[in-house]
Amino acid sequence: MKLNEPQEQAVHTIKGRVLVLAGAGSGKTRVIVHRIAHLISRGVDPQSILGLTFTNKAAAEMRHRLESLIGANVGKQVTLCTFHSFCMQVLRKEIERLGYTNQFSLYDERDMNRLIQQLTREMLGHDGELPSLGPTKAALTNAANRGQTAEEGTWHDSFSKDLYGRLTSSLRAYNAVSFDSLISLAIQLFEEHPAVLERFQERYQYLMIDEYQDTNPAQFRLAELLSKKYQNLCVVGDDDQSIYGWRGAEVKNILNFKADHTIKLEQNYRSTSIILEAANAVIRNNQNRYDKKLWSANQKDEPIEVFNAPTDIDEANAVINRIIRLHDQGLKWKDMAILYRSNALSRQFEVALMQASWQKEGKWMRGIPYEVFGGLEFSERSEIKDLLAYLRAIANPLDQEALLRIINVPRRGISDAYLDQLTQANRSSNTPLWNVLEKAAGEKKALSAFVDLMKEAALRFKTPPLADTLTWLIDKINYKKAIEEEVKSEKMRAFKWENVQECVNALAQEEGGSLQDFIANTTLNRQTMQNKSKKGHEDKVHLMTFHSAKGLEFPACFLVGLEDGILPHEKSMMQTGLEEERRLFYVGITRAQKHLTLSMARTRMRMGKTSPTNPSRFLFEIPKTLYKVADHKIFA
DNA sequence: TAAATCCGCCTTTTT
DNA sequence: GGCGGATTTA
Repeated sequence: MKLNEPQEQAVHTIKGRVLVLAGAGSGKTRVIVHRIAHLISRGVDPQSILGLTFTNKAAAEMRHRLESLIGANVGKQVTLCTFHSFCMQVLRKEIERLGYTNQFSLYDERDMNRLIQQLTREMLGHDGELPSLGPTKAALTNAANRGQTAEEGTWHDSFSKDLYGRLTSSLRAYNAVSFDSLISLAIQLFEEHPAVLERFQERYQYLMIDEYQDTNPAQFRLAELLSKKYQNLCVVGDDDQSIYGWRGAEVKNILNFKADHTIKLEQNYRSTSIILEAANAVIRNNQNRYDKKLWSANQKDEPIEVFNAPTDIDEANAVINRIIRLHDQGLKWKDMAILYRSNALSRQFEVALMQASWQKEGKWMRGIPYEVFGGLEFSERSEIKDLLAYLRAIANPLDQEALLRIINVPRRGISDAYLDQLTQANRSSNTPLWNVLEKAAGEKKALSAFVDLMKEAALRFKTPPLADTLTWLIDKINYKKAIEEEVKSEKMRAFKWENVQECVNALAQEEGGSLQDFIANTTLNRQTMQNKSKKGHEDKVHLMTFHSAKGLEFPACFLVGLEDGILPHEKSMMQTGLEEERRLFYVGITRAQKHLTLSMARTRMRMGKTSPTNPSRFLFEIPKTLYKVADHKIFA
């Protein structure tokens, strides 16, 4: 299909600061991909193009589309990644200038929470009641997102300020970096070392940013720094799809963008006009937005289907029945997606998908292939966390969080009391825990064995293949036996051991990469571990949150759990407010190309209890002429 | 020292 | 209804 006029313009405007206001389904990704291809065709070195996205999924999708347009060989040379993984790459090479070693660890939210808790306890004394850390954590993230020091930040209480200071210095002591500081450290690096910045400016002369409405102050600054020399910065976004306010995103970044060229993409190619009308009707209720006229030349086609099932289980079954029917009608599994507000909602649908029976060429089949995106599952499993903690502690002995996790796992007779003694020593003398351990190794056999083990492992991991060394390590620590002793049920044991094997496999896939790369990648991208052993675009039903669905499209979408309290989420009201929740619904609706089904349940299990629900208030914003209310059991 | 039990918090969304 | 952490019990 030919590009339309404004799309063409966006593709061909390759110099200067370009703002592309791209409504949902207006071919934004297509424009970006074609623009990259065009740059290359005009003689730009593919290696000097940098495309930044927010989610791994969006980056992968863009890469996929780019490579099918211009071929994998050239496509691979373009840097397409998330802000975080870009900063990771930068810091991996240059962080020594900031006083870290390039073996630094990346702390995920869990690590940070534990660290925050530990520091809080230290500050308040052991007997003190822990305060609610919610608002404090928000303030910490906020400061980190602005790249502020404890002094620069704006704090509501001295506790937060003090904690922030301690947190920063602990991270430094542990040679660790948080997700937030990944970006602010890159900025710090560039600001303090102009020569380094210039190298990157020379390397990446053409910068493109997807979903620009979701940039936070740090990401904004990073983009400005990188593009400062050549001023080739193309940002693409849509204020109606700003859904990361809770992470510090500021829509004003896109609204106030100083552009040499502004291009508006307002023709929607994705959805039927019914779906688009519904989306427009919903988003019109937001006050804070630029009014725009998103239109479609597509035909009306079928109305939106809405149903309200008695229970959440009925809802799931009803959705799966419709999925089977669409499959019978010729849709592929991968053409269909189930979208929800929060990850916890995926459960029922997974169960229903696994239990579903359907016919393939007259034969009965059980279970529909599906893939859940996001969610914590795999990397949150204790056995995976253990192994990763080993790898982290081996790669970076200063990583105290990791060290503490595994020092007595599997049990090797290093008691909590003894450990407490050691950490006291490490705090009072300001020596890294690892050094304290080394010094104390003589006192206790178990400890010296552990120290020796870690040293030997560090040595062995210096030479590939890494997976073999991991196998050695697992054997050496008797992890299999530990699982057998620890876990009661046979099934669970097998499952855990399988996960361990999968971890080894994932490491084996990391050919050529270092141990650090592997650890960083698994932390940066929750999916890698599971995905690498599987293939990318398989024929599977997609399950994901509204947030991860952004930037994607499916012929058939099922928006589920549309109940007040879930969407809008009850906890959103205080923070980001109703409008962001509405935008989230808007994003969900506009993912659908042809079939859109909205569903809810009259009662839902919530934390073990069944309680009644009300339909989402947003549903009433859709004109009645656009949808049909169906019985959950009866097909329309 | 380790197993057993209890308690509280949790579930918003992503990197 | 599950998990991590703390407290109690063997």
